[in-house]
Amino acid sequence: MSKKDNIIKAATQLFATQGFDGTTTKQIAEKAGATEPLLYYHFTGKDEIYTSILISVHEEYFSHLKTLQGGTDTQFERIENLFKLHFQLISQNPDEMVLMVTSRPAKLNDPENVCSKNAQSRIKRLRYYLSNCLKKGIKSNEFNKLRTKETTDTLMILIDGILQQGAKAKKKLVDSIVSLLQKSLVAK
Amino acid sequence: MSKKDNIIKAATQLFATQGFDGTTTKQIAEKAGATEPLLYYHFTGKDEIYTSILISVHEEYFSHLKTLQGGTDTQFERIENLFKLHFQLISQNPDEMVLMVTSRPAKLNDPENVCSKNAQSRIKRLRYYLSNCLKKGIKSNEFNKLRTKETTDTLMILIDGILQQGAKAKKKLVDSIVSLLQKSLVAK
Amino acid sequence: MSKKDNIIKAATQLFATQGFDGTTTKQIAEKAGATEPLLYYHFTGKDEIYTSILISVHEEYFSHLKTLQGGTDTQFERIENLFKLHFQLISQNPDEMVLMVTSRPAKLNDPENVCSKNAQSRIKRLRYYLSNCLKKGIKSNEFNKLRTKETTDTLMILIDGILQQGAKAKKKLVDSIVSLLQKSLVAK
Amino acid sequence: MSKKDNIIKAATQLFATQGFDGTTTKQIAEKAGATEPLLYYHFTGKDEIYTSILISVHEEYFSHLKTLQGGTDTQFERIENLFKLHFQLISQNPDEMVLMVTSRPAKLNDPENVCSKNAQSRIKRLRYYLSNCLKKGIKSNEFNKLRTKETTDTLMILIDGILQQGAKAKKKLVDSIVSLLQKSLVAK
DNA sequence: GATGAATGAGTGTTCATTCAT
DNA sequence: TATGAATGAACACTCATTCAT
Repeated sequence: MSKKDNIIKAATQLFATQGFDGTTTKQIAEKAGATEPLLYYHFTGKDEIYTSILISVHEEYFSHLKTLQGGTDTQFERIENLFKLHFQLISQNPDEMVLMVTSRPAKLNDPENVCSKNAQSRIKRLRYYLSNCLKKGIKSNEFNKLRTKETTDTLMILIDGILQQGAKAKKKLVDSIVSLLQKSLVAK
Repeated sequence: MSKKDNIIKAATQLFATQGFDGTTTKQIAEKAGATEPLLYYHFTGKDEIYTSILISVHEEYFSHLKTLQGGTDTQFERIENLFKLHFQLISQNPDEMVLMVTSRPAKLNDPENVCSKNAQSRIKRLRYYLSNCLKKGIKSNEFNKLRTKETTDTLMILIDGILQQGAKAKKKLVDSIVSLLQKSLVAK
Repeated sequence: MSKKDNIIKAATQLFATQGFDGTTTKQIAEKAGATEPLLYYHFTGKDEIYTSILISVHEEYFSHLKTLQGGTDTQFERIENLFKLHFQLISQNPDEMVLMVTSRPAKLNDPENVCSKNAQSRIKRLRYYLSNCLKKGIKSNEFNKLRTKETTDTLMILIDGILQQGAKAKKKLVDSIVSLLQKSLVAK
Repeated sequence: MSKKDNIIKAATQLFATQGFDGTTTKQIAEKAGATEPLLYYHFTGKDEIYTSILISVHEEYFSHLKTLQGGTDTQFERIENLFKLHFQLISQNPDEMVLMVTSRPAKLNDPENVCSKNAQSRIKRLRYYLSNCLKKGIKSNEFNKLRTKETTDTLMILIDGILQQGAKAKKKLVDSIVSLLQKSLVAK
């Protein structure tokens, strides 16, 4: 593994556990087995390390999201798949996912920043996916009548809640959430 | 309002929006209309400002939790009350509540720290309250059969998810969550 | 003498002898008997130390220039006075004067910068004073016919040449320049 | 043009406009279309780039100076020739000439350094040339009686003043200086 | 209770320079 | 010749904190 990769890996772990402001370039360099100036050879600065990590995390995340589209599933199965995908992602890349749902440091939080745009894009896509499932499911009487907007919000809270648990997230929890959702969403 | 209160208020807002590490003592002093040395007259340091805020937040929080105990309610009503209480709290003290559910800065995150202990205590109490409701409800056939542990986790995620929204949290969302829970928990 | 004054004095000497880029904040602090952070308590940064020095140098310089206006002197005496004033200034404040005529560091050299504006203002005033003397002297036949613009340039070169010598500047040199000018300017 | 020449050219321009301390090896490499390690292939370091430029500038300068010696000119013509030569040099090599008369960076300014020695040598030669002209001219009654030393200083100031103007230097100015000198030096 | 002045330790970053190829 | 990768030393600057009043 190249030193640049070491840096990215070390920074990802530290940012995920200590936050952006709580992590120093010295810590990153040490954990990566590199020196501080090397960080500045590969990146323009601490900001760009963080930003570039978040960009690649979102890229991979979005590529996974795309695999969900289509299929002959029921709407509930589509929602179930979304939850299972997120569990899979948090299991395989806990640091990356925690970083993705962690609140941005103030200085990188303006709406024009790439990180914010990616985060917004993620929310938009998830909401689109979920509200689409809900609307179709309601229309076809697969689901009970319910407020689409607020139910979408609720599902988002649950997804991000799972991601926030990081490596501690358990399959049992996701199964339980899914079965709870089935009872509340799917019409008898 | 005394200058000490100004400091507490300013620090609460800044910590809630920028995090502990992203907030400087200079910012706190300026926002409070005070000077930095005055912070050190009223507190032993930045850590203690943060800690003391979290302690008093938890104190008030716990005192509210206590009001919930007892009554002749059904178990679902007790759960509903818990959600409604949290919505009320986040509406009235958004910064405080956000601070309470925000992940601790690395340096104040060891298990022996008062903040961590309060956070653990909060989780324990909430879990106790919720799992108690669930168990009783299941026993009395008010609720469906379900895994107590995972369902408790789910409810915790929903509660903290609401709190994390800060001032943006809406009553409609809480209502929606409650009605969703009713369908999934309460037996037909 | 206050520490702030020490800083200004130390910085003036160092900037005059080593240039802006060749002087470090550490050097300034050490020479001033202070610590680096104190520089930042009294000034916003290295730039402002430099800038504020140059501003006050120009202020004092301009106040001296004003004392020259008026009088019943011949035009040549007015020019002579200007040279003698500059010799007096360089004798009393060699560092300050050297700093004033030294070329600006690239980063503080854009025309909108206060330093540049002061320098421009200085040139303008000197040129105005000198060309005024020359024009009047020519009109009244005190002076030979000569190109005002280029002669002004020449006198400016001589003045700044004297200033550039710093503490090494000698009265004899100025006297010699003045007598040389008399022969070349004043009509027989 | 070889890359080494590119480096020299780029460094000359940058040193002339930004000074030694204000110029980085990175800037030189970029402007030369080279990489930093290449600088160290051709030179031992930044110091040597600067030093070698100054050496070759002085070499060429001295070779020009030599062409002035001899001839059947009057002493004033010899002085005039010196001024015209310098105007020619600054017109053709503004960066090099500016670099030559610019004050040395502190770290290369000790008297044993080649740069300082060249600079001293230049001053010595110019002074020798000029004072020689003056003395002879005075002896032969071509010139007025005047202090040789101070007049030499004055002529040096004028020459370096012209060089300092870099590419902005105008022929008209030199002509004006020469005619001014004629009036003051040459006896009636 | 309150502050202007001051600081040790550290921050992110850049510098001239070197190494391996 | 030429360069991508790497570094020790230093840089300007900020941090939480303290002192004297």
